[in-house]
Amino acid sequence: MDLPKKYDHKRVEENRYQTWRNKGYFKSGDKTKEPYTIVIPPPNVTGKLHLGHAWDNTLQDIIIRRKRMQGYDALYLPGMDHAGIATQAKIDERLKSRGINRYELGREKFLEEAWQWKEEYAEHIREQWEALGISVDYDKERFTLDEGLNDAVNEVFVRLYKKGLIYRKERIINWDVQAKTALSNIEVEHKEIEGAFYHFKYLLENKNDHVVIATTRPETMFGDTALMIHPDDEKNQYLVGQKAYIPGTDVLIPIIEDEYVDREFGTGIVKVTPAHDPNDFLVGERHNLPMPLCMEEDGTMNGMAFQYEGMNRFDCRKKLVQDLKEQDLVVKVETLQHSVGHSERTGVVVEPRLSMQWFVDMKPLADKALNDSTAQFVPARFEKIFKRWMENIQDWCISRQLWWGHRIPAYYKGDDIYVGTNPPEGYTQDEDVLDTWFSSALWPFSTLGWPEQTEDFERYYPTQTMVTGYDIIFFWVARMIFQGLEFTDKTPFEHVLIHGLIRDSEGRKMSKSLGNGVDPMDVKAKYGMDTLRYYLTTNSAPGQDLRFEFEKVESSWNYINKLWNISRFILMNVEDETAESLIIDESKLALKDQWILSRYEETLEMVDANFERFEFGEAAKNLYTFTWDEFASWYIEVTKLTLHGDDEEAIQTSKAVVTTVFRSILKLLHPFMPFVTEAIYEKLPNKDAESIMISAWPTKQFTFNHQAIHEFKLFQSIIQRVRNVRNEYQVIPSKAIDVYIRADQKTTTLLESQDTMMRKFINPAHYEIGEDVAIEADALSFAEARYTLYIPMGSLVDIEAEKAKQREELTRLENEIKRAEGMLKNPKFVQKAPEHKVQEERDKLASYKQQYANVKTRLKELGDAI
RNA sequence: GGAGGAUUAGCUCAGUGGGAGAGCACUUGCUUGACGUGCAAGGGGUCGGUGGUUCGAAUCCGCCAUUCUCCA
Repeated sequence: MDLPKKYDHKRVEENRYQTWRNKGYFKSGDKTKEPYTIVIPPPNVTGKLHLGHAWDNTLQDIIIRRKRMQGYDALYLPGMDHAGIATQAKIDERLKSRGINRYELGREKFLEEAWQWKEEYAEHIREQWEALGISVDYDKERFTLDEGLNDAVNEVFVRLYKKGLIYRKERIINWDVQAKTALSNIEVEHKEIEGAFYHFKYLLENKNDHVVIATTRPETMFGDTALMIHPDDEKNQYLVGQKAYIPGTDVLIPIIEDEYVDREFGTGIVKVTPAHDPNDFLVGERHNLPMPLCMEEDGTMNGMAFQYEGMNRFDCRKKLVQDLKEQDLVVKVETLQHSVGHSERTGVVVEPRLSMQWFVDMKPLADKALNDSTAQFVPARFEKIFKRWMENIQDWCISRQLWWGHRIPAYYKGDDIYVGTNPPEGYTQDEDVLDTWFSSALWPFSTLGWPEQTEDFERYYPTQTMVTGYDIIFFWVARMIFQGLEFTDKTPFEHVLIHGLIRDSEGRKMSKSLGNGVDPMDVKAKYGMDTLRYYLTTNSAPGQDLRFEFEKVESSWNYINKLWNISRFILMNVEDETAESLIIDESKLALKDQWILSRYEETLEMVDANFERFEFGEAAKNLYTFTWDEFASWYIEVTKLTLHGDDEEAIQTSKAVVTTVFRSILKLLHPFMPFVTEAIYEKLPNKDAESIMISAWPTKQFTFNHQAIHEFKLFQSIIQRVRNVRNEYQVIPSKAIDVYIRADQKTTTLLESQDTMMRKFINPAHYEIGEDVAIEADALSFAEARYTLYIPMGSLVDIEAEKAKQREELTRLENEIKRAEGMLKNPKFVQKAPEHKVQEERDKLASYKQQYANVKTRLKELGDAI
């Protein structure tokens, strides 16, 4: 046997992925099977995969590997996202380092650069998928800008336009002054920051009186086109019809009335800046006010701002306030904490800005999604979050002033618009591209060939499970649902498994600026990918965040090392066996075999149930305790005795059972840790497939034996008692001690049947079992229901302490009996509780009574009269 | 302002109606022929507080506290 004592992940993982891939195991397409589909949330082609991807992808791979083993035609569809703003920014950066800016280069050349970038990063991402071990079908790989996906985008755009659900209008949108593009509402992150309320004097036309107006964005005052009061505001009525000067300028603006004004707020007089504020824009529309912009696209002031032209907006604010102070036009400046929108992409403060953009009219789509979605969220609470968002939906700004993306299929000639893919002569195409999420929203069906009714689309759509983080429920999941329902009449997936975010060990988000990120490839290098996969997917409950802790990564490694060593033990014992010689003959099973097979069946049932509920942490825990605490610590230890004995038939049965159970453990663990389970599986003499990843998922197979479980527990309890005494009294295992067990005939017979095991584990000098074994006085004793155990320790035994201990025990049992009797005497309990719970209580009561009697007997032996 | 999560052992977290669990840390002992990254035996928790529902509550409901997140 050439297996090293220590699990070596490098050796285990080497070449394995390539082998799987070359063998075609990742491929879908077996028409004889029922399909099961997961599409990958496409990573951006901007950089490396982080721990969040590793977590997300491993969850998908766990589901798909199990389904593949269960006999489904498993399709795990890979792909990537062009990520408009992010990628374009990266390419800009790269060009900048070569001294080029994109405008000099021109759109076409820029796109050539972009595609080259995409190829490089796609390759890099595929390498990381390989490292992660995810079983994606590369034949089906897609990219959001692929021709077919572009067809889907155009189809959707044109159809929504014709339906009147896409429109182009001037609206206040969120403008990113760095990326110089519009953003959708959800790409804006609201942060509480320190700002100020600036109270300015707006001089009236007569220049003698003034009104005080407060604003948080003084620099936009150059775009003011009115002041406004509430129609019911009697105090300020005198102002209506008058005009006021924008502070520091000669620009006169009218004073109007509108119900939008909040009379309770400040002086009850507000300014209207229609091109720089969404509410003011509505006022402007109602009153036909001019809507001038006072700022350029890059956030610098334009000619409307007079002497401030060319200054950036924040410098302008500072200088403007200073200048107005000098002119005595500033009443006061109050600092305040307020919520300010920041670009989710570039981090800069978002500028509300009037702009002509394309929008999706969301109401009808959202209503359909609310009524017809059949997506089941796991955990269910995320469905509420999805619904609440859908109920309060706002129109979606989908145009972006970028080059990298799906160009909008709209063409103009003068005032004419043509929307479609075959523009008439003389029309020029809209310069803008669509929001990246517009194409991501189609991902579950565009990747399968839609709008063509392809074989793949017919077969694999709708998909079964979508796995993603709660941070993109709005961005992505919700949009896939309404687009899926609108264009395919189906919810694109049955289940949405939502996981949390990975954080550092102190609970902070991992980020570049904090430098607290952990690269999955570094973890893989040190501990192996199986360790990372197991760690990531088994240490949190669904929907909960996960703190990255090396201690737990290490404990995951320890577990794999344990499996490795279990395999060493088994393999060195079954080297000469074959698949046939390792078939279990159920008629020849010993107690320990029946016990482990029954416990295995119980474990299998729990594991399967937990997999179905997407409770991977629980499934893994079931397997962990079964493997380590029962299979390794008990079954293998007991089996060593058989293997070292001379009962050939028992040896053969033991080998068959140990190898069979272990093979199943490997299979059940394979979705978590594909590499090491394959490495071990391929060495098993009883492997039942060319590779574990295409072997059959275990199903119930053995006769379940409650009695065996009950009986084996008896041995465990006695052995543990004796070990405990050895520890308490510092008696080393190699020193034999006397052990007496008093038990009824039935239990005595049972104990005698496992004499070898008992003698091995308790190492007795004198060992006696029976209904009336003679007991020495100076013995430690343990009265249980089924037996009383005596360990004579000579002078080490304090008789008085023993008496006290037994009396205490008696009191405890009295209470237990009282408790159980109380429950059973309660008619409500007996009537309302499930029958098996009532029976459980009856059994407990009987057991306590038996134990009580045994303790009393022991007290009498100790000469204690009660 | 609205919604949701979290609060359980020293730390990080599981556990959703029927006698409190894991990993790590801690204590004691162990060259047991798979593994000292191991084996064996332990210690450690009024399950945030409070009221309610129930035969029975860490678990369901109300209120309060602390904390995090999302939305406005």
